Amino acid sequence: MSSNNFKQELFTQFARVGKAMSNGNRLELLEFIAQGERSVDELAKISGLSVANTSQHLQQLRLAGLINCNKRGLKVFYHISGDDVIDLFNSLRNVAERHLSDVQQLISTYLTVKDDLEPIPATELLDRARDGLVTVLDVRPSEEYQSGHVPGAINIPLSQLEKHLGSLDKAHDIVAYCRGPHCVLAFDAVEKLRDKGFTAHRLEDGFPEWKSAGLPVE
Amino acid sequence: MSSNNFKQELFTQFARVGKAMSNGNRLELLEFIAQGERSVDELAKISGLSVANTSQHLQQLRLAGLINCNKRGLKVFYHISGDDVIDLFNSLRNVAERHLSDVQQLISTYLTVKDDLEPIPATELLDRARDGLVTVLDVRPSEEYQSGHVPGAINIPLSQLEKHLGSLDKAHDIVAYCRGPHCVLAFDAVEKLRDKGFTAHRLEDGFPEWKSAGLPVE
DNA sequence: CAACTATTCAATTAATCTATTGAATACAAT
DNA sequence: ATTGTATTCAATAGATTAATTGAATAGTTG
Repeated sequence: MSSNNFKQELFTQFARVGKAMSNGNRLELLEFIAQGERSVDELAKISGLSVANTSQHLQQLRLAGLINCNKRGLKVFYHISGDDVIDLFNSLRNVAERHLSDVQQLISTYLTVKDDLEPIPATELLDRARDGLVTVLDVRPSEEYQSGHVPGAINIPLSQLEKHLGSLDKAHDIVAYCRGPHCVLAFDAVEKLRDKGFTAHRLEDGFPEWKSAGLPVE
Repeated sequence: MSSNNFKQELFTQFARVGKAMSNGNRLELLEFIAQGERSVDELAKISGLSVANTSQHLQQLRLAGLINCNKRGLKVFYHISGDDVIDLFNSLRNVAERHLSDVQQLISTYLTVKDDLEPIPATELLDRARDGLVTVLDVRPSEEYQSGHVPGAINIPLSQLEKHLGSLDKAHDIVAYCRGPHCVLAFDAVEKLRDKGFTAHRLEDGFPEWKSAGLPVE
């Protein structure tokens, strides 16, 4: 029966996408790329893989339709091939968090210590920001900030937070955000700010989620 | 830096889910299970795999948190471990359909040939059914029919269609539906019915779409 | 208790995947 | 044209995966 054949072919194709997401390094690369366009050497540096190895993983992601590239000057830049890929990634993470006990354990041992740092939802943030009550703080590296950020947010990468503490107003609440729910940058920032006497909160989710929720972007 | 370690650990765990979905047979099994609880031998039969092989694939899906099982009597029944898994599956299919040219080609070559079997939209069907002009035919297996179907539809699984041809009225148009846009059951049914001289159409989309569109269900 | 059934486990082989290495390409800068 | 840089390609070895086979297990039935 040829329809059976068709169905199997189809599933085999779907499996290509699964296979692309079956390796931790590739998922990490994908997450970096989801934050904005990245060149191969950047990705190699961030992920700690060799350039050749990074390149190969990128090919696989590309052949599975998850990312695309374009060359500008000497460098090849990779970007996510669509918002549906971000949805897929989030679904995957969601399933892993809910159903894999190892993940639950990992998160609870690493993050609960820090998670008294109550997050605040995005809608509330917009209200408070409009009223001039909060300082929105983007703690990601400045390249990421430049390729898109929450409106009105100021950028102080975590590594430079200490230096710039003076430029922050203690009268305002501070809301810090970074790359996503498991990015520890914002956790660390809020911890440090509170140590110094600021009123600081962590934004629930990070910039990719903000963007894909259709919220305004600068 | 230990947070890097944590992140890598986390991605490695996420990759387990991807790995579970990196094989066509497993995806097929997952889809069958998503339609309702299934025993191992049922799944082996439908998928055409050996029982031992099926069992092993099921273990992998289970260890990735996608399915769960419970034993009743002699048999072990597997079921989807949550709606989030269905979301994940749909995201995966969605990405594959949009970004893999092989999938687009497969769908267009296999389905367009048959797609002269013009589909009819749901709203029109309801009108025609109310006027008693059409026979609505559910060609899914009877368990699926029993757990919910289009109002007034009669159930003849595709495998038994030949036998029950006599019970169908040639004076009425027949509209067949199954599980969804890529389910070939309805295609095959319409093809067979037309061969036998019936006026048959395919319902655009399947029962899951019908239900989630908020249309009435019996 | 013995025979049977449905499922899982264990061992094997062939195929595939990952990371590493070093060379090849493509292009920009000089 | 030559040099230098960013990326990709190709070949390799070790690890992992899929399917097959046959045996083991758990539980039901007679």
